[in-house]
Amino acid sequence: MPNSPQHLHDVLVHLRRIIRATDLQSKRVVKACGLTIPQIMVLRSIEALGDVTVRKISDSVSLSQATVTTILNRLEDRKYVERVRAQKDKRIVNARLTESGLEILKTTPPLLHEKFIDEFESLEGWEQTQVLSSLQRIAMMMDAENLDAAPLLDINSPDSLA
Amino acid sequence: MPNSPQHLHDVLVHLRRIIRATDLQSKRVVKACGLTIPQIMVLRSIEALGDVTVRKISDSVSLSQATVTTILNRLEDRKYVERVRAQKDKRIVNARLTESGLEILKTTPPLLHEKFIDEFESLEGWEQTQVLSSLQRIAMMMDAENLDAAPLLDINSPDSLA
DNA sequence: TCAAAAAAGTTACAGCTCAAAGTATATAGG
DNA sequence: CCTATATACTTTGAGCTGTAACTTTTTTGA
Repeated sequence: MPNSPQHLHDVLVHLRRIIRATDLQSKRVVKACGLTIPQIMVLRSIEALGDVTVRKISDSVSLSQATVTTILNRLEDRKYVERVRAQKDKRIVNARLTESGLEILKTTPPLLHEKFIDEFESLEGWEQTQVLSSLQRIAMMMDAENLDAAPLLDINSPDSLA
Repeated sequence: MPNSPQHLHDVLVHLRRIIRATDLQSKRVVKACGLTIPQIMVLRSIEALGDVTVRKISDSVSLSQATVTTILNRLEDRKYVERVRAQKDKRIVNARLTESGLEILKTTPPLLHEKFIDEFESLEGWEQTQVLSSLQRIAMMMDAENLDAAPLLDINSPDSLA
């Protein structure tokens, strides 16, 4: 007999801790290289996908279009990114890395901290797999509500951010 | 041979999705009852702990003291919470639920959406346990960096939020 | 052809989040 | 007693985040 209410409560508690830890890691990364994790993810996404629309970045990093716009604003202010309007369809804006953008990207540390990486790598293969699949399961269950509204995402879209 | 780099990347991707889903759920909850998830967590924490200091709330909900202060500001503006300065030690501020605070708390929906709850409860007991322990593992590994700096937290502090 | 609908982005707004600096109070050591 | 340190909290400043409303451009259908 699973004690679901208690387990659900615990799920929430752990999720909150994870979210907080992610945030703290982002502050640490800022100190190291001057960029936040979301900024780095956007830059990497542009690097991986080449000249790319805001929509595609937004899908690839799992952030709303509006959020990506504000992140791009900051990156453009700092000259790490250029926006180029497409000739063909003038609604479309393509983001492109500048030289400095490419440079700064080389200085960025791993997005998960060293201790995490060490610990994770010290796990047995099957343990890594188990942790990963649990995480995936949670992610899918949490996304359920949203996927309904927007059913058919492009499953083949490249996912090569972090 | 575990493929750690790939696994690490996947961990990050899933974490981002989870964080986003949490955010979206918070917006959904706002529409339902006018309070965000962090606000509800703070209210519940006060309900559970009685008159309670900002520091204790902050520990119990895994948010910084500064964040709790801003959340309390909003809750106080809306008369859900009162701040009472301690007689003995005037540095200390105790938060207390008002009548309306207690009322509104009764109207708050579950903090994880229905589909999540259904799906989670439909898992076998051992699966729930596995998911939970993976989550706990991730949370602990991600926290490692922070626990170092502030080693001795009060392990016995009540955890009865969400 | 041309108005209506759709699509891509941006803006406005409100809340969350933290570190660091600031304020007020309490405690400890000389 | 009185200064130095520590504690409890608040303020400040900056970035992240999403929804809803908006602009511009394209597509669709009568």
